[in-house]
Amino acid sequence: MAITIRDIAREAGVSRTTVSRVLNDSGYVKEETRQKVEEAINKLNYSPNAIARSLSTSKTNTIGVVVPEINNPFFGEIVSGISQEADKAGLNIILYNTDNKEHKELKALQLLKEQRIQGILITPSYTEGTSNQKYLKTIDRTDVPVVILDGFVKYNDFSGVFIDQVNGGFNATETLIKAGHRKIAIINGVMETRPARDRHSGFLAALEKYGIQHNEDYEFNAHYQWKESYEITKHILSMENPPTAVFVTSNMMILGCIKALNELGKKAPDDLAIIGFDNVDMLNVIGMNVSYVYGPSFEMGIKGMQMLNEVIERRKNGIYNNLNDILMPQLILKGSEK
Amino acid sequence: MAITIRDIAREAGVSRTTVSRVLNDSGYVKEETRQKVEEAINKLNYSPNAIARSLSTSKTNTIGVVVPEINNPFFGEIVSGISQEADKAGLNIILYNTDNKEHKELKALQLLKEQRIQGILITPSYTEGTSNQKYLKTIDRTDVPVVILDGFVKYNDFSGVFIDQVNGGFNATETLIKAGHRKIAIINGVMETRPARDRHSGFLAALEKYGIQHNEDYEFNAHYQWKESYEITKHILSMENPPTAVFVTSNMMILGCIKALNELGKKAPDDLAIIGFDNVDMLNVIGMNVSYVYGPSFEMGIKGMQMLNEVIERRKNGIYNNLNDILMPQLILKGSEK
DNA sequence: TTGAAAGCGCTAACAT
DNA sequence: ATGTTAGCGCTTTCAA
Repeated sequence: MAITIRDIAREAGVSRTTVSRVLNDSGYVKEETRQKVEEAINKLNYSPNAIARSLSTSKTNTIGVVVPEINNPFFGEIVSGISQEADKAGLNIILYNTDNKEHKELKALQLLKEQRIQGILITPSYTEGTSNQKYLKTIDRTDVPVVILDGFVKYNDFSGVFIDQVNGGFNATETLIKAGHRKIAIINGVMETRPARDRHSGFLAALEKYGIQHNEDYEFNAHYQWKESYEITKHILSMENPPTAVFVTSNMMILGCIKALNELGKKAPDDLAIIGFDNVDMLNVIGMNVSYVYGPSFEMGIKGMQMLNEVIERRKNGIYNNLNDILMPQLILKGSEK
Repeated sequence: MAITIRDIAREAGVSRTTVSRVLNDSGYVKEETRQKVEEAINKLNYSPNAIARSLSTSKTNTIGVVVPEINNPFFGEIVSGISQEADKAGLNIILYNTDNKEHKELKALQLLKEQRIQGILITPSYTEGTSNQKYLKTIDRTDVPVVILDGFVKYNDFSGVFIDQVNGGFNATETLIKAGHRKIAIINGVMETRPARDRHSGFLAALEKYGIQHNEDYEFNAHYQWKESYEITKHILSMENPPTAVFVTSNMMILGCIKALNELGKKAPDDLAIIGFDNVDMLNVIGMNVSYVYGPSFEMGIKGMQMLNEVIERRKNGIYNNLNDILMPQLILKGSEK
């Protein structure tokens, strides 16, 4: 690629300015001249240099996207949503996958800053410490706008799209209660993470609303691994005074729960009613009929990209307020909650 | 961001060249001067402009990645592998998600060309016509090297990493045969796609090797939907002379197959032995124990990125041969194939 | 309706 | 060991 606007100008017998004009549909240019230029462009198979254009205009038409695990469909959906909207807005995406590593996230932010992108959409890794968050805040203040997309931690003091985990926990639990259950267990993630705490709050709130005393023996925590909840479920089924229903707060843990039921020849909801969190649609396809609440990830990507555009627009007008959008998880009922 | 190399130069009392030198660790620079410059950089919180650098050096340190559906974990794994290697090589990724739309793919390629990226990694959409392929070839020849990562169609005349679908089909089938089956059905994708044909070839080759006559009644095709294979499986189970085993060539279709078995109160492998294609590990977690062969997508991403680097290197030396790597699918046996 | 010229921020000979 | 100068390819006043 050595062909530049100069070559086109020469070929068409006009100035570089004129070529630039037809390239960008800006300013006046005689139809005849335009034709000549376009011919030259086709003849020489010219494609404008976006880098040079960016340098000249100080606009990259590019945004940065940072996610912890692109191979996890949850984030895949998010990126898919972002991509769809970015397309419409004529924006390119520079993607960084951080593997949940804090140092990779930091590196990504630094590189993004150097690329002079127009904005950043980030789903912070749940392992992230406060230092990255501070750096992110600096970037947001002094360089480019940041929008948080957050399945995990709710960031204050940033623009962002979040999922109402409390609401999810509440609805899941209320569903079990309305189905007649009063002895309800929860298999939750580790309480160090915000969503685990939030879902737990929702769980408690539902119990309270219906005047149900929470039984501490019915409360379990695990690290989102199926094996843990597999053991927990086996334990539950062997309790003297077992719960009749359980709220399982992640897709992998639902699997372990079902494995345990299967192995013991038990069935949901008869032996134990179940409601999960996250998308476990695969199970429903094969007829397992597991109910769940899930956070709309694709929608989060879409909303996030739209929000970023809005933030960019507002800043042009000197408005620096943060925008926030909270999405409600959706309840998908298949029968296992009865 | 208005701070440039100029400001640093002024602040440190040196020339821009010197600043550039410390920035890039190139050329000689007295320790004392370096200190001064670095202080200025920190003081002014300067971050170099990658765009300007790219324009000056004609190197973007960026590659383009084009996939059909980033929300599908198969492609997520690929991108994850690419990302890991790109990181090591200090390359950024511009990502385009084409939604399996031909026009989006074309657009992506054009934009990528304008971005002056160093190379392209693409998993062509299976809906793609020949026109995009031609354009891709042009790009590969005249602009930037292209490496194909291919779950679907094998492109000739390009560098690429492919999965040996024939081998996958053969091994799956041979496994069933070795387990004692002679009446073997296949639920395959549509034969218009290359992988369906390839898997079919492997299937036939295995039958032939063991002297088994292929029964045309045992051959089925569908559009990779679970519902279709659900119906097909029900049909199979009601045949007068039913097969004792079935090779199901995609993850979604395996689900339909199992749903049918479940509903009819049948079990694999006793009522019907099964072997699948693609990763269906979720089923195994809940104790369904479904065997399958699958193409190593993460590895494909890694190998692809490495290959692209190699191609780039070779071209610098005027070598334009295509590189090829064919990955063998892996056999995961869980019991359903017996 | 068109062109000349300056400049975006950086790097890379070439001097010194 | 450091600085001067000339670009990289494009856009954008300003003039004509």
